[in-house]
Parts: sequence; C-alpha cells; structure tokens
Amino acid sequence: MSTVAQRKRTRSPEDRRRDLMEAAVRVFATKGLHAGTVADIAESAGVAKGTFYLYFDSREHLLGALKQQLVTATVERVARFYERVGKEDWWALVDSMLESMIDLMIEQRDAILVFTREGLTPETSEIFAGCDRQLNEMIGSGIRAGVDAGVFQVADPALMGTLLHHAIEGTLMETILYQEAFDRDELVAGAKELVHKALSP
Amino acid sequence: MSTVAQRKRTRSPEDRRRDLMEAAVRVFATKGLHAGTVADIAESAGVAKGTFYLYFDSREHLLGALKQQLVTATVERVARFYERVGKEDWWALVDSMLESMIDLMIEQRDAILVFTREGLTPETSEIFAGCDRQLNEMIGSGIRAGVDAGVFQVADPALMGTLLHHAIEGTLMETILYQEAFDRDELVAGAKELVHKALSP
Amino acid sequence: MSTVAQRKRTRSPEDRRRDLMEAAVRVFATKGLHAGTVADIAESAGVAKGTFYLYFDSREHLLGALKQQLVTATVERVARFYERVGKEDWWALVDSMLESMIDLMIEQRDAILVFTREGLTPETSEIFAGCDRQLNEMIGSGIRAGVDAGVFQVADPALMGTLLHHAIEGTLMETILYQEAFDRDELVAGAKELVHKALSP
Amino acid sequence: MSTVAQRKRTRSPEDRRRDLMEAAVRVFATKGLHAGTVADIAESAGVAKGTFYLYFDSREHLLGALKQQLVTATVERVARFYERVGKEDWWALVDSMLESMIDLMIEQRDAILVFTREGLTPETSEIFAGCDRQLNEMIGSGIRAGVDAGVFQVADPALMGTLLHHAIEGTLMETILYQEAFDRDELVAGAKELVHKALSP
DNA sequence: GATGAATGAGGCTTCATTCAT
DNA sequence: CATGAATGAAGCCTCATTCAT
Repeated sequence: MSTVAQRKRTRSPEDRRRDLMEAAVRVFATKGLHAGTVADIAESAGVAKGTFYLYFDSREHLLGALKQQLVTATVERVARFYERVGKEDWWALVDSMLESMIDLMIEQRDAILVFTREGLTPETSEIFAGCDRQLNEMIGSGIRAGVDAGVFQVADPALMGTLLHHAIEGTLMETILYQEAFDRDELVAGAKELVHKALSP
Repeated sequence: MSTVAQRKRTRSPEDRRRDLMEAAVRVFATKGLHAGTVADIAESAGVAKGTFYLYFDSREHLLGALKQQLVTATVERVARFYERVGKEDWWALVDSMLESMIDLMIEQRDAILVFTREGLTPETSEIFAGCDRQLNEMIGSGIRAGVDAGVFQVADPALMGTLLHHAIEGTLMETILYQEAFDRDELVAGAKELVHKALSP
Repeated sequence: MSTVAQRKRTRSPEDRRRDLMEAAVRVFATKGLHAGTVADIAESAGVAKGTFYLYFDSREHLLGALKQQLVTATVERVARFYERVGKEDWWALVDSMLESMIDLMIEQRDAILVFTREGLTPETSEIFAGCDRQLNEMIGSGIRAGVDAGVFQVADPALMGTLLHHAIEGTLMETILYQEAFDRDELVAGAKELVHKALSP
Repeated sequence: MSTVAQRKRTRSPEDRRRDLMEAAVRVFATKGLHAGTVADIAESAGVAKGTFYLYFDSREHLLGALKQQLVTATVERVARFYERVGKEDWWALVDSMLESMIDLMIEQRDAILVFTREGLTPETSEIFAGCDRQLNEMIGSGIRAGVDAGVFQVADPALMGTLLHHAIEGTLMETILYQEAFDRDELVAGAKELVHKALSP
C-alpha cells in the first residue's frame, strides 16, 4: 500500500525472528497474552500470517522462546553478580546488584508483565519454576556466604532471598501495571533500605 | 413424586451461584483459567450448561464475581487490622496481621493462583488495581502511624508497605505453585523476621 | 430463511448422526473425498458447522465410521451366504450370492466409489485390509468346500476367490463411474457366466 | 570454476522433468497422494520449490502428466498385443499378454497404487475413463475376434473383457497393498486358469 | 535458469452463547 | 426453572503459488 511499508522483502532469519518476538511482546502487552493472536503478531511485525510459521513451529513455540529469553536474561544477570560474591565489599555488591536487577526488570517490563499476568498455564510453568529455583539458589547462597562471613545475619537465608526477590519484583510490576509515572530512583532507594535492614544483624 | 426422591432438586439461587463459583475455582485451578470452559464449570457444579447463564450473564461476569470476592475478602481482612492500629501493641499487631494474612492466602490459594497466573488481562485488571491501592494505602498508613508513634522507622512508609506486601504474597504464591509440601510456620517465621527488621529503627 | 428449511430443530442423536453420514457420502461422491469439507457436509445435512462436532470427534472419525459401516455391511452380507455353504445346491447358492452382492454394491455405490477412489491413505487402509482378508477367507473357504465336494474344480481356491471378487467389484465400479446408464441384469448375467465357468471342472 | 566441480549443475529440461515426476511417484507412494506436497517432491528431486514451477504449471498439471504417462504405457502395451490378434495362436497370445500385463503393473506399481488409492477426483477421472474405454474396446474386440474364429466362446465379449481386466488388476493391487511378499508366478498361473476357463467353450 | 522467503486463501476445530422443549 | 442440542464467530495452521534476488 504505502511505499514505506516494504522496506525489505527478505530480512535475515535472525532479524525476522527477532522482529516477530518483539511484535509478540508488543501485542501481548497491549491485548493480553491470550487475546493476542498469531494474526495480530504477524500484522504487527509487518508480515503475512504464514510467514510466522516459517520462524516458529506454533504459537506455543513462540511463547516458549519468549519465556526462555526472559529466563536466560534474568539468570545470566544474577549469575554475573553471584560470581563476585566474597570478592569485594558485601554491601556495595548488594547495592549494585539491586540497581542492576531493577534496571533489567524495567528493560524487560513488557515481557515480565505478559508472563506474570497470564503466562503460567499449569503445563508450561516448569520453565519458570526452574528459573526461580536457580535464582533462589544463587541469591540464597550469596546471603548464606555473607552470613558465614559475619557480614549479614539472617535466620533462613534461602527464604529471605525469596522474600526479597518477590518484594522487588512484585512492587515493580504493580508500579508498572497501575501507575502512570514511576520513579526508578525512589524504588531503588526503597529496595536498598529494605534489603539492608533485612540482611543486617 | 416421592418426597425422598428429590433431596435437593432445587437449591436457592444464592446457593446455586455459590456452587458455580466454587466449581469455577476448582476447574480453573486444575485446568487453567483459559482452558477451563463453561461446560467444565457447569459439569463440575452438576448443572447443565444452559443453567450457568441463569446465574451469570457471561463467562466474563463470572470472572468478575470471582475477582470481586477475592478482593473483598482480602480488603476486609486488612481493614480489620487497620482499625486496630494505635489501639494496641504495635509489634503484636504486626505479628497477628502477618499470620492472619498468610492464612487467608492459604485459604484462598486456588483463587489467588488462578488470577495471579492468568487472570490479569489488560481490560480486567482495574479491580485488582483498586484492591492493591486500598491495601497499600491501609498498610502504608499503618506503618506511617507507627513511625509517627516512634515505634517504627522507615523512610518511605507507603513504598515499604508495598514491598513487604509483595514479598509475602509472591513468596507464598511461588511456594504453592512449585513446591509439593510447604511449611506454613516456617514461612510465618521468615515473614516476621523480615517485617520486624524492615520496620525497626 | 425458508419455512421448509427447519423441519425439526432437534432430531434424535441417531438420526442426526445418520443424516451427517449420508450427507458426507453425498458430498464426497460429488466433490471427492479430499475436496469435500466439513462445512460442505454440515451444509448438506442442514446443520451448522459446529454441530458436526457434536456427533463426530473429527473429520477423520467420520471417515472411520463411514468405512466401518461399509465394511460391516459387506462382511455381513457375505457371511450370510457363507453360512449356507454345503447346505443347499452349490450353483444356486453361487447365483443367489452373486445377485445379492451386486445389489449390495449398487446400494452402497456412492460409499464404495468414495473409498475405492480416494479413501486409502497409507495409514488408514488397515480397516479395508482386514475386510478384504475376511471376505477372501470366506469366499476362498466356500470354493474350497465346493472343490472338496467334487462340485467345483479350481487349482487355487483362495486366489480364484480374490480374482472373481475383484472382477465383479472393479467392473461394477467402472460401470458406475464412467457410464451414463448401466444394465444391472446384464452385469449379473456376465458375472454368472464368468463365475460358473471359473468354478466348473 | 573448475570443470570437475559442476558434474551436473544443469540437467536437460527433459531430465529435470523426469526427475520431478519420478520424485513425485516416490513421494506419493510413501506419504499418499494428498499428503505429498510440492515441497516434498522438490526436496526428493533435489531442487528448490520454485524450480518445480519451471517444469509444471501447477501441482495439478504434474498429476495430469503422471496419469497420462501411466495410461499411455498401459494402452501401448495392450495395443501391441491387439495388433497380433488373429495372426498367431490364440491361447499363446492370451498367455503372453497376461504375463506382459502383469509385469507392466508390477513395474508401474507405485504409480498405479497412487492413482488407484487416491487419484480419482471427479474432475480428473476422464483420463482414466478414456483409458479404460480403450482397453476394454481392444480386449473386447480381441475376444470377439476369437469368438468369431471359433476359438473362444463368450456370451458378451466386451463385458467379459472388462471382468477379466478388473479381476487381474484388482487382485494385483490388493496383493501389492496388503501383502508383504507376493509370488508373481502364482498370480500368473491363477490368472491364466481364470482367463482360459472364461474364454473356453 | 534457480532459489527459497513470503504470501494468503482456506481447512479443521473450539467454545461462549442462545433457545425450543 | 432447567436442559442440552444447535449455532457460528474466530483461532490455529498448511501449503500451492509467486517473485525479488
């Protein structure tokens, strides 16, 4: 129709796949995970419906890819901090991790939104279960190490890690979901206060 | 014909409605919110599909009623504690509220599960938005009152309330979702530790 | 639309099922097995597309039912004659069986047409394989009995049974497929001549 | 660049066409006529999907070519025997024709299989109609000539020709379809017995 | 010529909702 | 009131065909 509409007739497979995944997140964030159809995604990506199936075996496979991407990004980010545990100042590490995680969540906000809102059908929640297990393990281990080092003091490091993780994730999601504007720095400050107090003796 | 043969041929409209709502929660918890059909619900409630529409205008209306019920129960529970703020020992109130809220969530676990996992389509999340706003307001006010009374010390009472709220809700949901068995008392203890530390000077 | 179109809003399940199967045979005979869609069948049966799925799990299940019906009718007819083998005049039995089988094929002509033309996908031919095995066994046994009784004389009764079976079935199908008019009695006469000669010493 | 590197980079158009037709028969025999896609055929022929359309206007045209090929081979084979009618010993001609026809069918078994099982949609059966008409005419004429010569004795030569034709074709197809191994000589012997008896006085 | 990414019509199936009984 | 057969809109997916490279 328009001359702008067809910049390139064929893109590299990687680009096309990414286009579709981005379009999917866009669509799902707008219309909801269930209400967003393959047709919507294809249209939003500027391709025909059939093209979708050249890059994903099915709608379900796309969801899998989206979940995997989110999970991988999150686990990797946490892992990067986990490696630094014990090698530098404990409280500085806590602070920089908090900021980094909050920024990651803000980056991935749409995807997180989609999956925390509608993405967990009974059959497909294993991938998130595995992710949460890994995250909790790393966070818990980190806290335990701090306890052993005499820096932190917590009765149940694993449980405390989980509680703090959800405190921040849940608050961020609620903020994004229901508030017009939101202040990233305010949230960071609040999170730091909570975590510092929670880990202090 | 015989009076024995018709034990409960007809139930009161209120009972039927409740039957259907309970059946719906049962079905949704098992098959997922989206996969659970009106036919499933009707069957699980022991009535014909058409009967469903005598008690609910549509599937969407049922979801609304379910959400409303959950929200109301939660808000009422919190409100009961909010009324007691300032009238008794601050820490005892915190502890009893924590236990009560955790028990409420365990009671309502199926309904919470359903809506936490799949229930928040963009159009229908206002109910939860309102709920969260109310809860946060009450919790925040309570904390602020404690701060004013010199018992608590928190930089941003509202934000801290939100953080603690999600810490507990998120952890409980994750526990219910992914763990076979879970220890209610352990969770209560962990929550108390977190909240005490978070509110303490 | 028309006042005639809706004779009865609900028919007995058996009737409705039969309606659909008859409509299917009609449609398949006209448009071909593959080209005939569920929509065509439903329309031809005077119901909505969705109604089809109240009576058959899938298009494939309908095909199964159609095949089974054809196979059952054929096997039963042959079995009825097989029971009479040896109890009455051999040649009279041959003649009456020939007529009866030809008449059955004429009755079921559309269904036979459909399945001999397009119905045998690699995966779904077992049902016909079983049918043919049964028929060949009965016909072969019958001929062998006649040979043992000294009435017939054939080198390989099973093979001869198969040959005669296909002679008649194939000819009848070709006649139906390609000829405007066809003379049932002529065909019966030709079949009798062939079979008599084939079985005679 | 090097002359060795391009063994058969380009084949003659005729060869390519034949490659595709052979690939098609291969694919159809394996997956079924309807399930075999143009993509399958192209892949099996070692060319790209688009190349298919350089040699055939459409999938339907390929089917036409395949049918035509089968029909032509069959008609030619029968015609070769028809020419010899009356010029040599009648029974020897019958026997050699029987063997030759059975061998032809075995050769072309895949193609025959494909079209016998799924290939006859209402619109496209004319080709086969014409073929059968021709065959029947030749066979019928041959038999009639034998009758006129006083060698054969048959009430309706045309009908008997058709019956014998289908006896052999149907039996062969069933054998190929449903039996692991099959004995060509046994089948030839049975066919000869049938035909000899059918044509004898 | 050859390629294969892109297209989109069309098929199968599900399920919320209606309505005659 | 209760029923459940019937409806049809809407979704997912396939594959013959096209066309820019």
